[in-house]
Amino acid sequence: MKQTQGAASGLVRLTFLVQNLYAEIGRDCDLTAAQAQMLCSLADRSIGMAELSGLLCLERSSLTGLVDRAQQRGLVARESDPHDRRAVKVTLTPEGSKALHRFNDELTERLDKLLADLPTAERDRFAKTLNRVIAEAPAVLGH
Amino acid sequence: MKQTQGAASGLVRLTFLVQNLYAEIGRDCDLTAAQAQMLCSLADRSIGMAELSGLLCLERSSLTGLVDRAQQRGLVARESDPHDRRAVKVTLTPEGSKALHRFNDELTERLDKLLADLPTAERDRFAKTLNRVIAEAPAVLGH
DNA sequence: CAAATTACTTCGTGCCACGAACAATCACAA
DNA sequence: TTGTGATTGTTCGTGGCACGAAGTAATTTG
Repeated sequence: MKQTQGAASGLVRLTFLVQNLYAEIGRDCDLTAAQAQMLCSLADRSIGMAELSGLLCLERSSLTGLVDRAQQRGLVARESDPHDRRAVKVTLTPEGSKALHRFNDELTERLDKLLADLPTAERDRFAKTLNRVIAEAPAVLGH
Repeated sequence: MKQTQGAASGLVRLTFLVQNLYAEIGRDCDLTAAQAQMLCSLADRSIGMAELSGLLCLERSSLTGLVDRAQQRGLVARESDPHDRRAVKVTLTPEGSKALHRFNDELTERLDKLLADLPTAERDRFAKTLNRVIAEAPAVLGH
């Protein structure tokens, strides 16, 4: 019986856990996982639909609906781009920004709690490896 | 500009990446992410609906539909429990087992590739920390 | 045996994601 | 300037996912 699972298997399980955490916190904030994901991308700037769909790895047609629903809830607004009449820029409303912060605070609090028992050195090493893996991801996972 | 994100933020981003990988591989194998998740739980044994919904963190009503669709695709079968005529046991069909292995092989191959550039020692430490975090998760993340 | 519990299903609702087809606009070249 | 082709975003139809409330059948409990 294997005591310690390999890194790949661990990644999958942890992914599952974080996903559920996402959904759970989302429920508290009245945000779906997809909405939360989108709000994160909009945290610091307005983004056009095309670029946003790239960031979120979504088809543009999927994004239209996502933005529609978020807009109806007042989380987000569509602004027209003066330089390109085709383009639309998606922006956080104040309410959306508030929801994002609530979500983010809760998420990082829960995750920090999850990591709190790790010795500092181990946590730092862990973070470093995570970042290294993330940096390599685009090359390996395509997209 | 922060060079190194904290562990929590890294976890979120990596989760996002693995999720997308899941979806992408699923497309190749004609499996949805939810189906793949379910097949994994059934890899080595039959499971009743109640237990399975617990494993997958799903409401029972959600699971009914998931099993329905998987059954229609021939991935899974419902067996009746001789000891309890209410109960249903979900089992992999040979075809479901084949799909699961295709999916799993591809997933671990891709993930191993993602981790391949890590020095062995770092990868081992990483796996160890992952397992430690996963072990603590139930206490911290509730459920 | 009656009541409470358990296992699972059905139904209605809403969200999410995709691809094909479409309209408007832009960029560029002849 | 006028095509021509690319880009931006939307609509529409389809299918899957997840929830909660309500219902049915079988089992357990008092």
